[in-house]
Amino acid sequence: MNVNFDKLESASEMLKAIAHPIRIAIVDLLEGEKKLSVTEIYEALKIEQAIASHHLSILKNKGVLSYDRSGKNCYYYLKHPRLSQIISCIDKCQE
Amino acid sequence: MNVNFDKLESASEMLKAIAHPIRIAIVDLLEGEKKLSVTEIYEALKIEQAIASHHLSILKNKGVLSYDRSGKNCYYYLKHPRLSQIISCIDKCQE
DNA sequence: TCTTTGTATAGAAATATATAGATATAAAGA
DNA sequence: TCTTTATATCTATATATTTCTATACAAAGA
Repeated sequence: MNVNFDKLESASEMLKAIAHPIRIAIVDLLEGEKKLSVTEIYEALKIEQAIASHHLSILKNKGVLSYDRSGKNCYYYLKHPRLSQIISCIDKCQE
Repeated sequence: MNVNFDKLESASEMLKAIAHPIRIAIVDLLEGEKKLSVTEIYEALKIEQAIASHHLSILKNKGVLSYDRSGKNCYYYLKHPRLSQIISCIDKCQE
């Protein structure tokens, strides 16, 4: 990486967004260009709807996720599909 | 990833350790199996010695780095060299 | 318009993390 | 042992994040 402060700052913002158990699980769930609604996500992870929405908005604001609205539903997906590499990489490093 | 709470928890601990501008810069500096002393690191990054030591100890405690002591010097290195993939991945995702 | 379903946000309390300055420890050489 | 150099830790304060509960908003159908 070609270091400069702004770049480090925005890279760390994005990594921090992912670095939470629930948000790692969300990114993992969306691997392979999947698009899932908020309901599908909170049911899959067995968490409260408000908690899911809250973490989804963090991931969206930090550039990790995007979403499409379709009627009442919001379908979230990885903005950069390669981000799931981070999950598998960190997974391989857990001894 | 095969989700379970403990695994998510320790993955997020490790990611959180990396998710800080100075700590990203340290991981980036140690790319390619390099081993650098605390002095080489704080001079390269132009930060205070105490700050460098503090962040190095976070990275060490969370399993990101290891070190070898040689006389007065401590040489730090990536415990899992593949972790530098995270830096290049996050770098590619900065639009 | 009223109701239902899906999603987002606000406020408060608890917890975690960051930063800075001062100081401590450890090894080596005079 | 005293000094120097390299590294680690402590304390205090500031700031950010997480979680919970309640509530608000948005779209669709009756």
